[in-house]
Amino acid sequence: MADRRKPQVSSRKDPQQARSSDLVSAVLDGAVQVLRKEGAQRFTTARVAERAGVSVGSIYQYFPNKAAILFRVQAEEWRRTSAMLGNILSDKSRDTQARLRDLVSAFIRSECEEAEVRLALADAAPLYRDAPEAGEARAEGSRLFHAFIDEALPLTPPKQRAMVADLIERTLSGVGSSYSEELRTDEEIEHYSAALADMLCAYLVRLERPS
Amino acid sequence: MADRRKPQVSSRKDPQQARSSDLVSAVLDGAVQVLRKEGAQRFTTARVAERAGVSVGSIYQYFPNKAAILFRVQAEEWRRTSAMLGNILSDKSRDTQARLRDLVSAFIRSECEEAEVRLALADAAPLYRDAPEAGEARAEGSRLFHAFIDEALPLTPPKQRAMVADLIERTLSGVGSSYSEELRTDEEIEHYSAALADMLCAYLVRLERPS
Amino acid sequence: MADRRKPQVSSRKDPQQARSSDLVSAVLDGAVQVLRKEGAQRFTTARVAERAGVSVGSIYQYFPNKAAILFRVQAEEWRRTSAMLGNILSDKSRDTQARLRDLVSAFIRSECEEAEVRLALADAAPLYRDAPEAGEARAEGSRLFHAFIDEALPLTPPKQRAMVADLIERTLSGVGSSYSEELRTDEEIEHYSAALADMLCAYLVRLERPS
Amino acid sequence: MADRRKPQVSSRKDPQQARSSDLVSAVLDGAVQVLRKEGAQRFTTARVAERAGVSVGSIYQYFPNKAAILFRVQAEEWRRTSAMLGNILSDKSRDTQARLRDLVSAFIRSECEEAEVRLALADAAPLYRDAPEAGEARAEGSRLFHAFIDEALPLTPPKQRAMVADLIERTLSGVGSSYSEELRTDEEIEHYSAALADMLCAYLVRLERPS
DNA sequence: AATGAATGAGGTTTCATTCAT
DNA sequence: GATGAATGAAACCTCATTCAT
Repeated sequence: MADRRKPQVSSRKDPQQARSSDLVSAVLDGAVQVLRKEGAQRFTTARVAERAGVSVGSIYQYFPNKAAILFRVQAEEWRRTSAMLGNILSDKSRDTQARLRDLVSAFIRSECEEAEVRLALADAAPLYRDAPEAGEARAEGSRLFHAFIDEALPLTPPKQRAMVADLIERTLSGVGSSYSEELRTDEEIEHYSAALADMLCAYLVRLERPS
Repeated sequence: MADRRKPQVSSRKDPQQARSSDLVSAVLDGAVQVLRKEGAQRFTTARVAERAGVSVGSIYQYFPNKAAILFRVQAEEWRRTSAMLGNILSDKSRDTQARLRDLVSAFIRSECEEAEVRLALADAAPLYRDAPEAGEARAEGSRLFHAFIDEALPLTPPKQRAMVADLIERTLSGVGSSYSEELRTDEEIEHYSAALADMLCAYLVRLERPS
Repeated sequence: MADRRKPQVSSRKDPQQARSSDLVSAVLDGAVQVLRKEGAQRFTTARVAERAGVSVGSIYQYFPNKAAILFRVQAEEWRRTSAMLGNILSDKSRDTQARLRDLVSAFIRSECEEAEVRLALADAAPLYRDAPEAGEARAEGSRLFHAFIDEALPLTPPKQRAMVADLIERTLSGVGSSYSEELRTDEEIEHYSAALADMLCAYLVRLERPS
Repeated sequence: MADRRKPQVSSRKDPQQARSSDLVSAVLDGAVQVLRKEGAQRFTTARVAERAGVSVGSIYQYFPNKAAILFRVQAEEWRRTSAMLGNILSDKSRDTQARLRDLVSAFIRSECEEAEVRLALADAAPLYRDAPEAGEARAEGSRLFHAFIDEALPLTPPKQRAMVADLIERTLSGVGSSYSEELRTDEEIEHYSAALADMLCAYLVRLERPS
């Protein structure tokens, strides 16, 4: 593939003053609003600035380019999702299947909330996806999954466990984004999550069985 | 969400002469090349024309707009995938699990071939996704899946069957695109496909068990 | 003003065969339809060809360029108007005021019929206006007016007569196009024509009075 | 007639700083120059930008589209004409005929000044004519005329007065644009204006006479 | 003679980014 | 630090005209 610039995407400065931090938050909020109301196609710095009640110039004080704004929005999103995963998966008082079921349900629900923003963010992915920081931000989620699978499949060889974790992660995230593209009722979501959890549990059970 | 135009995406004329048909093919070929070599971001009518060895104007004789080109490329892609699915799934001389395993393997392999084009096409999805024709083109694949699941789970209630078919379809396609984003060896692909097939089969088995 | 090409606008050949003449008529008819239904802005050779049921290439066999089509339509229009003027003005059995009143009424009515075509044609005037043939085609109408004024104002010096004829011609045509831009009922048209005729007659009467 | 978009033509922002106001003036000046030197046909945003010594993008900061530039030029023009009409017509120390004569003379003279710009502006009318703001901008002139005719023909029924005002307005503007299409000397203009004023006065006199 | 596919210059508009204030 | 006016490259699309068939 030809040279595609990998946009530098980390923040320009670490805003340490309250004021700048406010500005950064305002920009991120504005960005989310633009994504929700206008979609990725119409996500422009001018619109973000307007929604954020901030000047375009100010945006460029804290974000090196447009991609960086999107990246930060996405990173926030990953952070929140990871936190949720962590909370559910690390509760060792419950058996793994119960946790997995909860996880699936919570994840699909969260994907369906604010689906418009998430879809727009996905549409904009080409803009920030290739940034070096992107991988790192994603990694936390993976780590949690791997740890969970290690716990759930103690007898399985490590290499296979890694693959299983990867597969389950991809399944969740792939099904989640695709399923949330359409409007769903709470009931539908609950049914679908249950089915997906069934599938994943059936898989884990089979893997654990000494075949 | 604000109004986003749904692009009209059907062909402008049905090319009936050899010359025109050549031109359409040239454009579609050029489009694929641009997607592969430059990515969705740099997919422009001018570049497609150049790669196709054709003038911009000629493109607009057969395609009403840029989205229509992308749509045609994607439709071709869907057609080929559906044909493949159809071939594998309709072979009633083999049991359903065997067919599903083959299907998964073939599908993941095909996703990994020309992954760059597929990724670019996915990146460009916002441009053609909302076209009315898009749904229809996708539907054939769904039909095949539903028919297969109907055969595989004769005892399951129809409503649940529909959901299962939908879930399996989303799992395959979601995992497929995500997995193919990175470069894979044949061996890796074979392992991963087997794992995915295990998961789906485990699920089908559980569903069929009179629990 | 900078160099603006004066388009050559006369027909390329004198179609002498019935078939070509049919083609020319078809093109002119098509042109009128396009002007009426789409306006000057969307008057393109392709659309004319389509409406005329003829190929673009064929148009260029008989018209050197787009302007020539418009010019021919306009010339037809002028010819018809001149014929009407001639019929009314040359009837020496009636007094000049009666003829002028009839003329005004007929002219305004005709302007209001097919107002859409006329407006579109006026909008397209920049395209054909500067052609050398345009002056000539218009001249016939002027001649008729001058002859009529010569008859109506025998005592007025020739130079002034020429100016009066020019003024009346411009008044009629200017008021006509402007008035016909909006939709009018027959009754409104009759009233307005009467007022305009009153104005012109009052003027002629004053000119004839030996003051 | 098919759907023709009515262009949105009002200004994008109210320039409040000196710099912006300069830019708007520069654009309007540039626009007039392009109209004068190149004609309506070659009136493009790029050329306006170049003449104005400004970038294309800057134009779009203050004008939503090309039509808006033309509209602003035309609106200025209407404003100046209205002001002139107002000055002349409202001077109640002089009798109505004297004022009308002055008006005609001033109007025709002004039409002949910068005739090239006016003609080009008229040629471009299709681009801005249908904007909702256009009607309003024109209305001021009409109001002045109606007020004047109300004063000049106190005995005439209001409905007829309205029609007379309309007729005189159309006559002036129609004859003005048509007459100014060719180059005229001051003397010619004076004669022609006198003739046109004669015509209008003769009409007013006849209307006031108790017939 | 007739066709209509092909051309490509040229039009309008957008938007990421900079930089004088 | 903050602003937002200015930039201009680059995108999409149209259409008058030609010319091989």
